[in-house]
This record gives sequence, structure tokens and C-alpha cells, in this order.
Amino acid sequence: MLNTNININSEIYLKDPKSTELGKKILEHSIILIDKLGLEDFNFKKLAQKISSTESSIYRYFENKHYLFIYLINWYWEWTSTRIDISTLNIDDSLLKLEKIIKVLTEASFMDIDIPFIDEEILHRIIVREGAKAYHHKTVDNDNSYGFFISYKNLCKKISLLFLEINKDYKYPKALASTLVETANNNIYFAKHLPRLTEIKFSDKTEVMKKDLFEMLYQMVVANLSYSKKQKPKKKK
Amino acid sequence: MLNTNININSEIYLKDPKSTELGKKILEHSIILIDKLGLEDFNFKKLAQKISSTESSIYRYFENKHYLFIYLINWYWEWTSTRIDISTLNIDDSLLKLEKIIKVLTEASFMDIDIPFIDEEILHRIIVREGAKAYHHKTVDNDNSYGFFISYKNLCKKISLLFLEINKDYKYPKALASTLVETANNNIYFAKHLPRLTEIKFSDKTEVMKKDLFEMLYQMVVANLSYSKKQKPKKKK
DNA sequence: GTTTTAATAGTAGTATTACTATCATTTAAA
DNA sequence: TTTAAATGATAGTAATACTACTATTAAAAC
Repeated sequence: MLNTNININSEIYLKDPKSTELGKKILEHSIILIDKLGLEDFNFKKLAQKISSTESSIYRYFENKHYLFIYLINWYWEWTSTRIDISTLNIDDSLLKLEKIIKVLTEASFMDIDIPFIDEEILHRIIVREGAKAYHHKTVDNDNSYGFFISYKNLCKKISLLFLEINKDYKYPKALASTLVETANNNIYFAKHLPRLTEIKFSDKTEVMKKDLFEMLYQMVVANLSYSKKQKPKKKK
Repeated sequence: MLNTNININSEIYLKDPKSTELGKKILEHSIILIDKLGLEDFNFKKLAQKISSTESSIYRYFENKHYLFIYLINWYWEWTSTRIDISTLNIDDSLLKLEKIIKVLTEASFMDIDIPFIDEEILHRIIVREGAKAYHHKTVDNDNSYGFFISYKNLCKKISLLFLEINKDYKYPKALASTLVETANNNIYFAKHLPRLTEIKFSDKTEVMKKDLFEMLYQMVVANLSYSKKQKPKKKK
């Protein structure tokens, strides 16, 4: 069932930010500020100033910066899942579905569901730059036990099921799904900041870059899925 | 030319930590402490306590925690490059070289060059958990302008050249190289902490896991390189 | 063997961060 | 119009991320 209402694990917040005006302002401006300052220089004091509120008010919504960040990341994953659902709806051809999924993963503007207080383009930029920090830390197991990464797992699960649809014998659908998501983000980032790590060329005319990135990722997935298909189980002699 | 002496860009430190006793203690125990506490909870005060020194003494070697971290990351990349050189020395077969490289990337114990004050096993664990933070931040371009990521680029370059050796027409050797390195680390991490993102099963009997991971990565690379080989340039009709 | 320098330690101090606690005020719902 | 929810204002604490300066020790040079 398709659901355009993005739902976030209630363990992440103290008070649902979607439920109040201040909450929505926190979400809206935290995205803008994190994009501008970077996650390490962003803090609740600066955010409070920006929205003409106070630190203590923000602390009523989120225990700390990490939880707010986890919220945003989850929002992105849920939003991405939803866009995948919408964009693949009524499409039967598996390879066409794959195309749609890769487009969703690489273009924040593709199949947009507009929610007024979230700028998805900026959020996508944050994810590309710092999304991996959500789970690359010492307390990942604790966060995981509260279900903070379920949205990410569901997203990867969804993608991996399509891979099995294309090739039911493929051995590593989950790993290929997470690799696809991570590689999409990494190559956007590398193209801009560490260009010797990818063939993708950054350009302000983003259409060119998106097309190149799309082709690379599509080829990567198809190569993996079709390589395995060829490998007939060989009997040992 | 093979060089087992690991050299780090001198812009990263204020005083060469390899050159003094305290410097070596800083390197040795920062690795142990970062592994134990995680990068965010690690600081110079705690490190100073651990090595019975003072904050101010540590600040003579590194401007701050970030630079020390960059130093360790660079050490790892240089060490990995060196191990690749040694392990592929005198090997002619490209696919055998690929095997060696993947083993170096996945096993800190493979082809060890023992340097007394660096515990490579622990350092590898840090890289797997938090290595990506070295370049996923707002000031990446500044760091990059000082050459802090040259070692990583060289490592990827080296790997990408082997890919071209296997298939000179392959279109994305650089992207595949960075993806290989990142995917190796990610899947070790996912196996342990987010197991639904990979087929690799974590086990304390690490040999099993390493073998699975090796096979997955090897297949991924070969699939990509051989898929492209098949694609004969088609004339447009 | 003394002088000079390099290396380290010790102490103190500052600005910022990451909170917690308490109370007052405004706004909305009952 | 009362009551409760939401927000704001203020203050305070412990920790962090430094900088500055001075003292001591150890090693190298003369």
C-alpha cells in the first residue's frame, strides 16, 4: 500500500516535531543550518538563534543533535522509499523498475513529494556529505536496538527484492542494494570534492552528471546480476 | 620501487610524531583509545591522562583531534598501499593480483609489516567503523587542498590500474576502485552491526567471514570488468 | 664538562559546547 | 473562564577545545 505520509520511529524524538509549529521550524532550519555549517559546527544554540527560539525549547523535541540528525536521515530514507513506490507503481518490467530506483537514488528532484517544511534538495546534499555518520559510530548497536535504522534496512530490502526479481539466483542482493545506495551517494560526493576517485564529472549543468552517474550505477547493478546468472552450478570432477 | 617506510604528508602534523618517544606514544595510544571510546568521545585530555602526559604536550604534535585522525587514516592508506606492493610483487597474472589486493583490503593480518607502535588490527577496526569521517565533512575541500587525501587517491589509482590491466576498455576503473575499498569496509561493518544490509555473516571464527567477503568482492569486481568487456561498441543505426 | 637547545611537564585561564533546572508567559482547548 | 499545553527566559554546571606562559629535564654541541 502506498503511503505518502512519512512516519518516523517515535523513539527518536521526545515530542513529535511534525505536530507543532516550532517542531516544523526546527526541522526546516536544522536542514538549512547543517547544510551551511556542517554537522560538527551545527548546534542547538545556533539553531535557536536562527529560529528566534531558545535552546531549552529545542531540547523538548530532541535529546541532542545526534537524535535530530537521526530523525532527518530517517526522513530521507522514508521519503526515498516512498518515491520508489510511487515511481515503480504499475511498472511490470523489472529493468525499467531498476531505472526508476536509480533515478530516485541519485536525483532529489525526481518524483518529488513536496512537504512544505522540508527542502528535499538540501536534505539530499546533507545525506550525500554526512549521511554515513548516522551509523558509523561507537553507539551504533544501541541506536540499532531502538530501531533507528529500520527505514534504511527497509529501503535496502525493497531494492534487494527487485534484484531477486531480475535474477532469483543472485547471491548477494542485500549487499548489492546497500552498495548501490552508498555508491550513489559517494560518487556524487567524489565528483564534487575528490574527483580522482570517480569518472563522474561534476558540473553545474547537473543533467550531464546525473546521466553519467545513472549509466554507471545501472551498469554496475546489471553487471553483477547478469554475471551471477551465467554461473551455472558446476559439478566438481 | 618498494618502500616499507610509511611516509605521511608533513602538513598534517606540527611535529613529526614518529621522531620522538612521546610522539610514538601518542600514535600508539590514540589508536587504542579511539577504538575504545569512539572518535567523538575521544579527546586530547583523556589521551594525555592515558599516556601520563599533558594536553599541551600533545598539542605540540597535532593542531587538534581531526588532524591526528587524518594522520592515522593516512597511515592506514599508506600501509595498505605498501602491503599491496609487497603482496603483488613478482606476480604476473592480473587476476591473481586482484586476489591479493582484495585480501589486503579485507584482512589487516594479511602481509603484515610490523611497526611496533601501531597496532594494525585495531587501526583497521577504526577505519572500518569511522574512516569515512575523514572526508565526509564541510571542510573537505580545504583538507584536500593540503593534500590530506593523496594517499587514498594513490591507493585507488593503484587498484584502478590493475582493473585496466584486466580490461583496458573498462569505463569506470576509478569508481570501481573506490567502491571496492568502501564496500570492503562497509560489509565488514554491516556484518557485525547491521546484518540485514549484507549477506556476509559475522562470526568470531573470522576465517569464514573473510572467505565469504573475499568471494563477494572478487565476484563484484570481475562481474563489472567482464560485463564491460562483452559490450562491443555498437554503431548507431 | 659546561652550555645551549630540544623536549616535555605543569599550571592557569578562556570561550564554547552540551546540556539541566526552574519559573514566567503566552496560546489554545475544555 | 479555567486549565493545560507550549514556549520563552534566565541561570547554572561540567566538559571540551583550546592558548599562553613558565619550569624542568634530557640530550647534543662546543
